[in-house]
Order: sequence, then C-alpha cells, then structure tokens
Amino acid sequence: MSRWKTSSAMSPRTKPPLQGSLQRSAPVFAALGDEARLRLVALLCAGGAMSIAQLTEGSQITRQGVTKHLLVLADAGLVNDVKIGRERMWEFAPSRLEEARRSLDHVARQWDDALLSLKRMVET
Amino acid sequence: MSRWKTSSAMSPRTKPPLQGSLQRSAPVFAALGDEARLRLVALLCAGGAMSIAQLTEGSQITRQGVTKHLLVLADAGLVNDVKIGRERMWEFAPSRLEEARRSLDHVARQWDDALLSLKRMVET
DNA sequence: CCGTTAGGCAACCTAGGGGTTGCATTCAGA
DNA sequence: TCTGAATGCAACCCCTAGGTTGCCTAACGG
Repeated sequence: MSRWKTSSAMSPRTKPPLQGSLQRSAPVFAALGDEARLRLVALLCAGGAMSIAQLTEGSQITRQGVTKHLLVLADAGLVNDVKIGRERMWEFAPSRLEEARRSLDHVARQWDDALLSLKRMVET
Repeated sequence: MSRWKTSSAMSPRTKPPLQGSLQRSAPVFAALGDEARLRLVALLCAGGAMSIAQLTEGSQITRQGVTKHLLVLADAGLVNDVKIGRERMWEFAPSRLEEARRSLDHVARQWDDALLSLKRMVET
C-alpha cells in the first residue's frame, strides 16, 4: 500500500512524488550499482556483442560470476542475449537505460524548479 | 589489479573503458537502487530540507529504517544533514547525482557512436 | 521541573547478493 | 568420431543490506 499522506506540513499543491517512472527505475539503478556490472555494460556498449568468455577474460572474477552479473543485467532489461552456435552473445539494450536517464533528468529538473521557486519567494 | 588485456579480438584503438568516471558512480547507482531511498531522494528534491520524522511519516518502514537509508544516501554523497536544535534536517545534494547523470550520458553516447560507426561500415 | 517529542545506539534477525567449485552438456572441427 | 572449448546447472559459503525492537539521551514547551 503505497498511499501518500498528503501531509499538511508540505507546501500546498505538492503532488505525490514518484508516481511510477522513478520507482520503476530502481531495479535498473540497482543493476548499475556494482563495478563489475558497470564494467560489463561499458564493454558491451563500446564493443558490441560479446560472448561470456570474452567478457570474462581480463576480469578478476570467474566465468560463473560474470554469468550471474549478466543475468542480473538481463533482469533489469539492460542487456539481451542471443545464442549463436555454442556461444551466447550478449548485447547492450539501451531502452531501459534511457528511461533511467530520463528519470534522473526529471529529478534534477525538479530540484532546479524547487531552487527557482525558493529564490523567487526570497526575492519577493 | 585492473589491467586490461587489450584483447586482439577487440576492434583496434579500443581504449580501456571506465577509466574512472563511471566506476566512481557505482556507489551512487547502488544508493539509488532501492525504492525506499528513491522515495527519500524525490521527497528531499521536491520538498526541500526535512527531518527524519517528516521523512518517516507516510512510509512503511520504521524511523530507524529511514535513518539507515539516509546514511546510505549520505555515504553516496546524495544528501547532507544539518542539525537544528534537537532535529536533524536532511537536504538533497545534487552534485553526485549530476555526475551520475553525466556518466549515463557518456555511456549512451558511446553506444550511439558504436551504432553509427557500425552503420558506416555497413554502408561502405 | 516534568512530560513529551526527535534522535541516537546497539543488538539482533533473515534473506539475498556475490563469489566459488565441480560436474554435465553441447557443439565445432580435425 | 574424439577432443576440447564455451556454457549450463546446482550446491555451497560468507557477508552485508534491510529491517526491527528496546532503551538511552537531548531539547522543547509549559
């Protein structure tokens, strides 16, 4: 039950924040919140599709570890996999990351607006 | 040892990814990767400084839980706290989030570039 | 001076994350 | 058809993230 208490202490006309777009980005941020996974994202982003073995090489962790990270990224919708022969190629999927970017932009803009209206209040 | 194997399978002139700016954003993303914390960020972002009690009210979790989340956000540099009387006011701190935004922009741009050069290769 | 309200501290609990190892499987190629 | 590379699967381990409860402290407001 995610009801919002419309607290009377809040400034008037404050609409309930996070009506969804930000909330939905939480899994994406969680997936990005790990250096190993950030590395994978950057690799796939710059180098196109890669196999697990390729992604593992040059890493500290095991192939199985890499696989798990890839699954996490896939759950978050940040990567897709395609089987080619005995290999499994992983590729970056930009849509969810775009969404997350927009969420951050939205938050930042909200902040700017708040600052602006505060400034206006002070100046008046 | 985060050495990069300059894999001969990679396309030429591929510079080591994540030379730092993205890597440093991992804690920020990790901090944002939780709905409760996203809610806090949005609240502080829109409503200015708030006390712990204010932030707790209308939430599912305990005051202590909120406190812990605030500490996580503070560790990530996303919020600041100021003690006023017996209250402790928390406010949003935009700099780290800006940095994270830029990181995402960078990744997205890298992806666009990769697509572009691929397209160019195909067309040639 | 006293009740009440806002927080801090510490202990505790539980589930899941990150990582590993070992073995089974599948497919490419000589 | 035999060997080896590329994965999949499952079990296991350890530690931390979330979350709670109980109690203690500090400061308002009378």
